[in-house]
Amino acid sequence: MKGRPGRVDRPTIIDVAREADVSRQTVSRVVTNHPRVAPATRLRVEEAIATLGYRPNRMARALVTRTSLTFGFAAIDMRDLHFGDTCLGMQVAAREHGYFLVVTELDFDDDRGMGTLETLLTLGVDGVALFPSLLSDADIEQFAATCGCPVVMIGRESKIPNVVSIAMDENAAAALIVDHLVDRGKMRIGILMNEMFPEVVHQRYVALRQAIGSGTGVALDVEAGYPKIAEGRIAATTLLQRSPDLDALIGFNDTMAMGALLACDDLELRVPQDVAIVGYDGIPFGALTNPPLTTIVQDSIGMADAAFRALLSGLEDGPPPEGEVMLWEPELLIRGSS
Amino acid sequence: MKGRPGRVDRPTIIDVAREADVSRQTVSRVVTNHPRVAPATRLRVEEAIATLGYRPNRMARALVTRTSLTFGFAAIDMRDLHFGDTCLGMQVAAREHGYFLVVTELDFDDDRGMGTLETLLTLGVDGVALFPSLLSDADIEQFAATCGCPVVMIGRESKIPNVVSIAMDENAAAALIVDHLVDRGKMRIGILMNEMFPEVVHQRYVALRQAIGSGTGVALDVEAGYPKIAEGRIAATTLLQRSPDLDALIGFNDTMAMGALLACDDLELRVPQDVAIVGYDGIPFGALTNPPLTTIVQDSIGMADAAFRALLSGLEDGPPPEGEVMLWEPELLIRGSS
DNA sequence: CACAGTAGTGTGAGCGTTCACATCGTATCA
DNA sequence: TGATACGATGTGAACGCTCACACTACTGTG
Repeated sequence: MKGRPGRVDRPTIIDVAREADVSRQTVSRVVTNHPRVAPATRLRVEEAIATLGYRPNRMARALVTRTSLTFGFAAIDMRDLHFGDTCLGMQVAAREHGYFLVVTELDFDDDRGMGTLETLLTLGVDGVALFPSLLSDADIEQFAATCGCPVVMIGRESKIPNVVSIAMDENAAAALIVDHLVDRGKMRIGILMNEMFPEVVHQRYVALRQAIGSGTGVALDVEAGYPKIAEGRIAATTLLQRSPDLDALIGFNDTMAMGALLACDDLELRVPQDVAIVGYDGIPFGALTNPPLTTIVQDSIGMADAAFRALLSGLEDGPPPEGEVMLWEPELLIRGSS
Repeated sequence: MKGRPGRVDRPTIIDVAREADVSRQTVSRVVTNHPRVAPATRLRVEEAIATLGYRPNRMARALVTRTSLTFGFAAIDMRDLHFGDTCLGMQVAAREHGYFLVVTELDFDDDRGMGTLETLLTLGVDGVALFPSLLSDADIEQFAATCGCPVVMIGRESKIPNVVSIAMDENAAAALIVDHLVDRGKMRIGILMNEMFPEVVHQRYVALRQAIGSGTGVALDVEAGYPKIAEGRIAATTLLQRSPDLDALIGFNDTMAMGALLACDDLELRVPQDVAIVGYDGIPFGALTNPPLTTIVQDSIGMADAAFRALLSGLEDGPPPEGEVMLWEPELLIRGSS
């Protein structure tokens, strides 16, 4: 296990000190840009650093400073547009502020993802931003209570002690969709729910239900499935066959909505004349379906930015003892499918 | 900067030792599953660990063992299907072997991505897998020479000292496509190239050119653009207007190919009768276009697995001094567009 | 019954870095 | 000219952990 041939030692601060004929502390001062170093010395040290190819060891530094200048980011799947965009946004924000973002994908099988989060902590991150997915509010609360660093949850609106929750305003989104559909004369709405991630899904469902309920005389039916195209197609078919008078379908996400598009094609229903279809997420391919998909878009980059700032200020002033919720306004991107 | 309110100290091995009334070494032995601990002691220590919520500090451990059980993974965009799949695959492989995968997105602006890689190193990773994108072979060679750990490059076939290169066999892929097109009676082929990432692009272009050149009397035209739908559409339009007799288009990736699909629609050309279209990548939405897209798929998970194993064996036996290339067979997924 | 072997445990040192403090030399001022 | 200040540098300790070794008590053996 030791002395692995593949692992070669990198030069340390001591090597640089020897090379430049100064003490390690002087090298440290040069590296951390401390002002009180004589220009000539600084130059000599910088040359030594360049010749040896020295890079300070972040772990050793973190050990003594108790700060790693590193944040963790966890979500189940970076290929997902919203997760991926947010990840990218946080990465950019982090770099601008001298932080490094350690990204990891949550492993469901490892205690719903808690294991992955714990491992992330052992890496010494100064804060964690995460999409909860399968993790319950109780999981998050427990994690925030024991992790010893700021925690930001993105994508679920929940007031959890010591946690900043950043989420899209589901009620506003639901209202945008339902108002739009009613505006188009649609009065019998079907919903394609996601059978995974009960808590996020539930918020969206409750919001839609409430928005529909407040529209006068709008009917509602629901079917759930795995949030992919094929399963969306099946769920939509089931729904349309069970309630043939439906004149609008709302997909939990664009992928399911695209499945609904296919289902309408299968059943020879015209979109949007017979059935209007709306999704969530604003994935690029939604612009290319036939007809292009009307969808709810959220400002992933803006949320990423807010998440980063929340971590930073959590570090400065401590986390909000009673939790804090930041809601983001959704936007309805109206295209041909509605 | 110190004593930040947001950062609370976690218990250390000493706290656990005190709680269980043993020495730190005994706690260490319990944590690392050393056999020579009396069952009763082990139990007492485990209880102390549970009460205190202790987790070993990976950085401190790595500092002394010179092994972090951590690999780095870098690519420009995890939302990209191939990058994302490979990332996921490596993550799974890593977890199975007790490793943690630190994922990061390469920042072009930071010295073409070299800065990001250097930062990754300072985190103490035991090895790095990366998609080179903008990094040249020379960049990679230099990185491998100075990083002191195994390096695996995915997605470009290059024999670089100390680097294992894992890539799809571009010649095989090009042959699959061209043979297929010729088989369908297509003799005038247009290529939509990617204007980014010169080196990867070049390999694909050379392979296609060569495959086309070996087909008797097949004509060729090329246009380049940013590898997205809108730009693919523009490039395809340019190409089809410049060479109206083209009867097939090959997109550098599925996204460009989908742009080509739109261009054909614009120009009222039937696909595949007038123009056949083939892409690369096998993105899920390719199955939903009209007609569905014929495409080259590569085994991302298999490559991820190989990459992980290459890192492990690089650690055991040292990196290959002269470099090593592992080629993966592509598969042609024939759908309606050809 | 002395000797070795071994299971179980503890101790000092050190991984690479920064912090707090000490030391030195030189310039500044009354 | 002596006191004072400050700029430039170096030294010991510590961060949390594991390694190598030392130590103690058994157990078994001839």
